[in-house]
Amino acid sequence: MVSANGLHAARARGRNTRQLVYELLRTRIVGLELRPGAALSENDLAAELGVSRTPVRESLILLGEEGLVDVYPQLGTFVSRIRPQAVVSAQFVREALELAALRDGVAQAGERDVLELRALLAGQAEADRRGDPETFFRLDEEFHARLMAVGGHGDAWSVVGHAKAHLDRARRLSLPLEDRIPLLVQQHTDVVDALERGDAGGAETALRGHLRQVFADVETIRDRHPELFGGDDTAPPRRQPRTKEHR
Amino acid sequence: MVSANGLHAARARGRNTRQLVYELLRTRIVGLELRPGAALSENDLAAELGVSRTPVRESLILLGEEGLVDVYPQLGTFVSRIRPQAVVSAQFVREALELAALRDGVAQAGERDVLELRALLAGQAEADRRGDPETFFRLDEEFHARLMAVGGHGDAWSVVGHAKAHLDRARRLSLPLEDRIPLLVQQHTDVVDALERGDAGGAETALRGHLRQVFADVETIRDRHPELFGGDDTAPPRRQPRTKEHR
DNA sequence: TCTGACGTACTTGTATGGTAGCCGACGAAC
DNA sequence: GTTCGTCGGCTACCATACAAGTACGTCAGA
Repeated sequence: MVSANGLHAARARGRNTRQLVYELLRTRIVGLELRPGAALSENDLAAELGVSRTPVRESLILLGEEGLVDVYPQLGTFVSRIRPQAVVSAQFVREALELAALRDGVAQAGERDVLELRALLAGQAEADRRGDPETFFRLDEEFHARLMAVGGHGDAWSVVGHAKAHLDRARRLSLPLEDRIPLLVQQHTDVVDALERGDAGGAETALRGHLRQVFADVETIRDRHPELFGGDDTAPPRRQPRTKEHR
Repeated sequence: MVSANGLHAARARGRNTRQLVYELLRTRIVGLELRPGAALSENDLAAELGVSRTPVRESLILLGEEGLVDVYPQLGTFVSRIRPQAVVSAQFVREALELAALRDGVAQAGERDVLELRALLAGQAEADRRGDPETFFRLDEEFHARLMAVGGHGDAWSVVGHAKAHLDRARRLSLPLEDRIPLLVQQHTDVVDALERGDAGGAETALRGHLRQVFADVETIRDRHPELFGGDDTAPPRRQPRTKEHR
């Protein structure tokens, strides 16, 4: 993870400031370090990160396109609340693309593909034993990405990744649920088993069940953390009155 | 359509300069008014549109995210050539999403939905008779968007729209093909007919055939206009030597 | 004629200044 | 006590200035 202080040091390696700021903010938002509803001032962020407003502003525009922040001109920029409708839409996109890719994947999967997927499964089980949900999260991403790549549709993963952002913010909170990770690993395993057998129907059923499980978990989180979710209206949040103690 | 001169006049109605510039450039790129490979200088565009570099630059960043322009730092920004791999990927995304939405649509379609779709079909036939491919293009977009909305997945249309951009640039040139539009309208009609009958399998087959037809047309265009297409390498184009006669 | 160094003109990236508009608190008028 | 106008402070938006880097045309030299 790139800290705010290490931002300039990382600049040397090819990526420009905008991309670094974008990735930093996106990580913080998806990881719920920045909670839905939080205000994101261009000025404050620029000062905090030690860069000018320009790359910060450009990053916020990109995050706005993804729906991760809401920009209200002359009012402020805020981390978006999770909109139930956006979650439903994201689930549809994800399911449609991953299942379509899997159908092609079953036909094309080779021995090497199965081995790579099983290696990821082992890593996930290991992450569970260590009680390391962050690593599980990363390997989960990689698993689903590889699964699409097997069918020759690795390029389309970025589309899923975009849609998935809205799901992921809620999912983070679902992982600590009782025995959640072992269940997810088992579901992943079922998919790979069917894939190895060349069982298209079984693979599809297993993956659909898995994705719907994830979707259901989001609903559970919605009951427990309603403050992260917003209605489907577009009412701008209230600006936080500035306390005197901060600088 | 917003002309360069009318840009400031339109600013009054809610949208800011960045959005106007973005829409203008996107329209010109997808409509092939700006050809693949063309250089897009931030300075030149700003001068031409009578705005500063900032909104132009921000628009180019967004277009870069969509893959419609390639930004090479300290070198230039160019309208991207149509990458065959991107077309294949876009086709996959489109097909997966539209077909999944259609499966839900057949179950939920009401009389009103069918009437609206048929109205669009009539408009498309009319546009064909008038020899007005631009109007057909617009109504084609609307048809596919409505078709997804029938299944309750109107929100996901924007994802298709993003992916479709790469297909559309080539499609523009395919419409003048002999009797192309009547064929497309017939295929649209087949889908609606099956939808009205509640024939899920028939609707899916018809829509898949239609989308593959569009995809095949792109290949035809690729043969006739290879200059619009690029390899899958990322070699930056050459900068155009500046002639003295300009300004 | 060909080759290579170099200056110049262009590019995008970043920083900073100025503007219009919105919110919320405060105070006067009723 | 309630309502309305005003004012201060904040916001994002746009414009502009500066910095870093690339490519191409020119010209000297072999």
